[in-house]
Amino acid sequence: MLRTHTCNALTVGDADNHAKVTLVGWVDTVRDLGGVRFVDLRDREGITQIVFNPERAEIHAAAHHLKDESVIQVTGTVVRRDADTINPKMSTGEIEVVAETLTVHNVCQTLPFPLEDAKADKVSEDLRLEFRYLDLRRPRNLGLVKTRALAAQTIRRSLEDEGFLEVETPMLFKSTPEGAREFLVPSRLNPGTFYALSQSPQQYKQMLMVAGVEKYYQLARCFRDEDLRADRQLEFTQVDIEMSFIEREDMYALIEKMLAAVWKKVLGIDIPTPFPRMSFQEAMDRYGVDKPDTRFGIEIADFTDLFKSSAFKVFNTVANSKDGVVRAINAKGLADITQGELTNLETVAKTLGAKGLAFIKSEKNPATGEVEWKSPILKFFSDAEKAALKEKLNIEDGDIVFFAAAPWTQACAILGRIRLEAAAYLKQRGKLSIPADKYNFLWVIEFPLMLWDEDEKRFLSAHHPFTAPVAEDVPLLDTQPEKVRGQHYDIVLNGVELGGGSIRIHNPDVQKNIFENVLKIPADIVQSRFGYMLKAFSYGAPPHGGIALGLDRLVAMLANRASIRDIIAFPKTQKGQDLMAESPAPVTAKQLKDLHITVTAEEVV
RNA sequence: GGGGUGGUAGCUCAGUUGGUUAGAGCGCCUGCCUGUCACGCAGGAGGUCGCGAGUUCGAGUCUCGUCCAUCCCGCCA
Repeated sequence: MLRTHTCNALTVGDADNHAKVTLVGWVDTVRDLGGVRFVDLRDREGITQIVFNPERAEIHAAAHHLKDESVIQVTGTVVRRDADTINPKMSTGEIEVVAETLTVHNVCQTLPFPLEDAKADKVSEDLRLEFRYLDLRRPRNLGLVKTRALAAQTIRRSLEDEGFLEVETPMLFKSTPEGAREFLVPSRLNPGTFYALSQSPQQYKQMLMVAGVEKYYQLARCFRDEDLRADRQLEFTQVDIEMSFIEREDMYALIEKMLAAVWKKVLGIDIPTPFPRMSFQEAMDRYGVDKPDTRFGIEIADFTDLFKSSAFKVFNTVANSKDGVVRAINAKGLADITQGELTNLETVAKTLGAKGLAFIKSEKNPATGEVEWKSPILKFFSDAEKAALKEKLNIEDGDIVFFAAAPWTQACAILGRIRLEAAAYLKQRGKLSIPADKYNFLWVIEFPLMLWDEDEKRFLSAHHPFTAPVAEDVPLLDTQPEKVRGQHYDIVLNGVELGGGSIRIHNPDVQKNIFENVLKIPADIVQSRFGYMLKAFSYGAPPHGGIALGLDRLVAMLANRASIRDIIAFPKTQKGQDLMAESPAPVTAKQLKDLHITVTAEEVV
């Protein structure tokens, strides 16, 4: 090794022993006082102050020209600092190393951006991604790398303690067009055919259950060629788990234990188990989303019946229509909403298909001291309707109520989003405070197995077609598929979907029936896409189920980062580019030819 | 594919109603300084105002197009 110690390791004990040490690392800062020169030397573990005295003229002179972030190696003697020069802000602030030799291993050019957190956090992300190795070098960001590694390690240990086997499954799979858009990989050996990069090890892990593995896990890289978001990358890592001979409760217990271990290890926090469970229906009715943030209230209330005979035509019509609901939330304390904020909420509502955003403000009239309701639609409401609203929503001075009158799905979407936006405004005002260490885990269960697709005029799987129906709903499969609940479960944390899974179908006849008669997938396509699975299920398939958790999102939650780009070592931009390595990139005509891909001249341009 | 925001020195930003030679802080270079720890002080260099067209006597500023980044919708079985 080029060093005897790391930069956080030396103590006053070493100083008292007059220890001679060698440290190596990056120049964090140089403080040149002309006579004495100080260098803060940094490695992965910490910082130690190096002192260059004029008595050693050669290295003292060399220290004058040291540039930030150069890599140097220093041999010297550990000494105690004088009492008045101790730096209490540094863990190594009581000692320093008096340099006797200096080797410069690499001179760093002038940095493209400052590396101090306060400044670097404001630097445009594309520049930081181009120099990702510099951005990662910041101790805060190396800390995120460490957090991710610790979380992954804890997950592995937790699962291995439970007897899980880590099995690697192919990334080169075949196209499964029902799911996300895929990355296609041309097969050189099989002209005209393509692999698809695995979106998830779903089918392979089920085959491992048929194979008798019983308990499988993998930190699996998954690929989806969809548009990127703050929480979505083209390639991401999934904690992929599958287990035989289980029921839903077994999976809940396993994951609760695993997540509790992770939160304990990484954050030192004891999270209470078991986690609460909530049906999909309840989550949508109360919070408008299937991944509710339950850290605050502002719950949705239903007034469909109230407005069925209302004089207010807009609400009346919707309340009496099929699937139509009239619902509202009370954003308590947000009556001081600004015009800009209100316009923004309206825009959000309209994006989701609303015609507008009806509201009622409840404010004290400064002249009379009376609490008054203000709203463009107030004149349409009867006294009874007002009283019902006031009671059910607990409308008080300073509140603002937002309405959605629309089909159920749409009304949920609108109020679900408005609820989150309103909460953000309340947070800004300090009227809603959520402790940083509040972690509301939640199982959302009993999702519908199928959703009607109006474009394709057929049912589609709400999650994937391997999800087993809830036993008591099986008779409805052939008559009312939309009423069938799946044995699916999502794990939700503070409004973020960490993952989901299900008990799978292990009976080939049930699986075939769902493919062909419920999902209406033609028999020949079922055979070509899933034939091997149906075959496997007829050779002793055990009852089984599993789950997949997004590791990137999980670590982002642990590290309190808004974007998963922060906790992926080399993330891609929204255009799917790696700005550092400059991928994707063109390839040569020969490469294409080898892959049997012909490109016309126009397409090349 | 659609909507919002942004792009001026290496970095972060300011730049008035369209008007002389486009500024600040940090960084960088040079010099001074023996106890600093965001060291300090003095001096200096550094600009295709994202790119392209247009309007104008004159464009960083106005118009159109385009590229890039980012947030969101669609999409993510």
